[in-house]
Amino acid sequence: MPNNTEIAPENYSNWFALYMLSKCSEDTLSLEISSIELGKLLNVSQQTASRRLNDLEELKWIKREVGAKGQYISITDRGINELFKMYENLRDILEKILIVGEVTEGMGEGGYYVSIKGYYKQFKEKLGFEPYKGTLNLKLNETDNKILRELINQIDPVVIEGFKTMEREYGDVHCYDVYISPLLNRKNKRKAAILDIKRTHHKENIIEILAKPYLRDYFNLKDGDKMVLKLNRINEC
Amino acid sequence: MPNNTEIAPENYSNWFALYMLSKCSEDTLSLEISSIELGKLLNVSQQTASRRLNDLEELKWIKREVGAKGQYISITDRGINELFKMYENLRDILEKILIVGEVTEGMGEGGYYVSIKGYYKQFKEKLGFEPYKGTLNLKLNETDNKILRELINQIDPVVIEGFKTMEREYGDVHCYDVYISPLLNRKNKRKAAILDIKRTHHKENIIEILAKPYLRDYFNLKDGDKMVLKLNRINEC
DNA sequence: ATTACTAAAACCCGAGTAG
DNA sequence: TCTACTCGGGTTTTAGTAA
Repeated sequence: MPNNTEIAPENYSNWFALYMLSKCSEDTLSLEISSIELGKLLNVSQQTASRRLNDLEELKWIKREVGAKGQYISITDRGINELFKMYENLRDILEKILIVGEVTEGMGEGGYYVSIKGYYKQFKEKLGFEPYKGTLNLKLNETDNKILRELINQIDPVVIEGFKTMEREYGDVHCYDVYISPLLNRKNKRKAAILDIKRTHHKENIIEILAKPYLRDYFNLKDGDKMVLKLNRINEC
Repeated sequence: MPNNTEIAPENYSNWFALYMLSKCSEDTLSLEISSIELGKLLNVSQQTASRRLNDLEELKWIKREVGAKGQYISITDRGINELFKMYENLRDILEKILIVGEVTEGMGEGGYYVSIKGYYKQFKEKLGFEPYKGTLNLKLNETDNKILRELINQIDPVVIEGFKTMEREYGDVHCYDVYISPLLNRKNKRKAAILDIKRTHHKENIIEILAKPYLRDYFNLKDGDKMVLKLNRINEC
């Protein structure tokens, strides 16, 4: 790991100052700001803000031209790098998090999709298993839901292609490979998939899971049981 | 912006402690750690580490069970949220950064691709312009290159589909919509595209740009001139 | 207006140590 | 062993103020 040079305690406040400056800066990563203004942003005095800018300059995280009425600041590559390192580390942390959901009633809209012939064959081929013709609904809390949506945005979906029949048109359906297991028995896991139905009527924080067996029987589940999902990043290219 | 509750100065060190804990934690965001161990990780004393854990508990960023030989810590939703907020803010910062590249010699491998008939029609259709049959090469510095690769990973490429002829097979080519302009004359911008050739022989930090006009003439460029790229997130769905 | 110095106040850290 | 308290010392902050 090349990214393991963590910020030293004496630079915590400098790091946050750098962060605030980049947050307020233009797309060129430069800005004009007075020490009073920065002080307000950071909730510290003008004097402290001034010292922060001095420190940042010494760390070579910023460059500056101090003028009579403020200073022109631009963040250096080194500075950007500090932010980028943190970004990558946070991403790694969020990526490793397991998503926990609670088994909830209803077989869901998703079951309907699975049983449509035009889709079914593709599910079989592209997911690598013959899905049970119904889905398990999991209710996520707000945090897990946000993280799941974030993760989903970052990985390539398994695309089940839409098609037309005489009667109607069926759109693409996106799936995400996961492993599912009971929170209290994590060893017992099963390949499955999240069925991403584009904002249908049920609430955003309920997701539907496809798997080969009928999961309620397979894991002996009842409503309220907690299940754990682990997203699979590695889809075939 | 709902995310504007920034960390207060008195919590900087607590935030970093939370960050370190999540970095070291399992996928369940829990871990067993003694205050001495945490102290070593954070470069502070056992006493300070202990105080940090107390603070984190009071902030409700962690839950803990203190035992005789260490403590079992798990990060709460609230804690994860703190990390997630920072992650999102850093992502926004990195996303807004302009990529700066230096005009460099050579028309590049990419020009060859453009002129292939099977591709050309698609370039025309999918990029919205008839590309000049050659590319402008830009050399990126390490930081800009890292950020560009990161951004590229997050957005959907414009896919120019591969095809077969009698003689050989041509693979998919990925492009990314950008606006390009001279660093010193940012107003003068032009729709263009990054041609993402899968790791061909030229160095990773040189990218090739497609545009309708011959950019060297259009902008009156010479080698070493700095150009600015702004990635377009909004691809058609 | 600014930035940034000095000095006093406030805060934080870690040694010693109890439980 | 652990955690976590007290307290002295050191660091950081801010107020006052100069440039």
